[in-house]
Amino acid sequence: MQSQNISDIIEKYLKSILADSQQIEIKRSEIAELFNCVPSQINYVINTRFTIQNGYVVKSKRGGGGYIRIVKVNLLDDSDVIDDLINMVGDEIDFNKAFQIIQSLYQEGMLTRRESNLIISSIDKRTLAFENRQIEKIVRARILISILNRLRYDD
Amino acid sequence: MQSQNISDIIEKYLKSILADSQQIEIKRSEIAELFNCVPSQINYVINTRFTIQNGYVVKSKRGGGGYIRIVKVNLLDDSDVIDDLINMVGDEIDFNKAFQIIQSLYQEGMLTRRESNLIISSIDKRTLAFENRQIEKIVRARILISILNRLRYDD
DNA sequence: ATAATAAAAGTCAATATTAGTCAAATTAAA
DNA sequence: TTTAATTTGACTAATATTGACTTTTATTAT
Repeated sequence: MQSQNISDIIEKYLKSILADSQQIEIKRSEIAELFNCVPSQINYVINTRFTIQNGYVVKSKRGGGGYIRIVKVNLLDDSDVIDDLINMVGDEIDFNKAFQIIQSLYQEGMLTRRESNLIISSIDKRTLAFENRQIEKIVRARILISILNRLRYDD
Repeated sequence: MQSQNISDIIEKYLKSILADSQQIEIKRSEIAELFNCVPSQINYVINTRFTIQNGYVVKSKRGGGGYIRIVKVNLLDDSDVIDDLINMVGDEIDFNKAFQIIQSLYQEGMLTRRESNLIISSIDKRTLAFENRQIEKIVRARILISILNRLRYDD
């Protein structure tokens, strides 16, 4: 039914392992072989699904005995998370990245599920679809930053 | 013996599946082929018959393994109140009016204080300050409507 | 030690695979 | 007859897949 594509399947596989352990270390070629795809597909999966916005840090090494290590990080370990998140947002941001940030805030318990959903609909592509494509991203960034700043106060 | 047109037939087909399950995930091209119509007809059916007012939320993804997912949601009792509020908002709205709407939602118990504050900061004048004063109001209206629509259902 | 070779992972652009938009043409309803 | 709804298809956008080429690191040979 869902996740027909290999990228989603690989993502799930990696995340299922990360559900148990804090980090995972893979050999790119082995995973590629396991899922019968080209090695660079693993990079694609990592670049689109294991970003820092999503709460993952990736480190790798080439050459003999090379590896890719994916580490789950806790954004709240840092005292000034909000500053970091605001920097991540920058002047403009696409929906996927923004979504990941909200998701992370939810997972960290800084937003309720309902709050997250409301925010997501306010920055949704359909909500912010304008003639000018760039305005969409700029507005989204503004909204997100404004909400992040709001989270500094009451709680 | 009504529902002669394809759109109605496709609508019925999808809804018959949704009678059993809470959601359905389709491949646009497959359904189009099944009913011998162009793919964009599926969009037409969805846009005219699977709206949030009717209790459906639609999510889709393009690219390999793409899909269209239609989810049946439980409309809350306040759903028709929301219709009125959306009409009030219209195509554009200034901050004061928007504020009043949020305030009344809070007073009605449809928003928590924190949710209200988050929404207010996202539609604040400073957040939406653009060169063009009218754009500000248009964007605010879009955000507000999107949030109102989200309030139609839970979870 | 140094150079050559092997063994990884990274990059990037071309291509493939979906779905979305929009407006013109057609058909049905009022 | 006017208006609204539907049908159609050309064009656009998003996402995924693939592979040739590059870079980094380790190992082996000289």
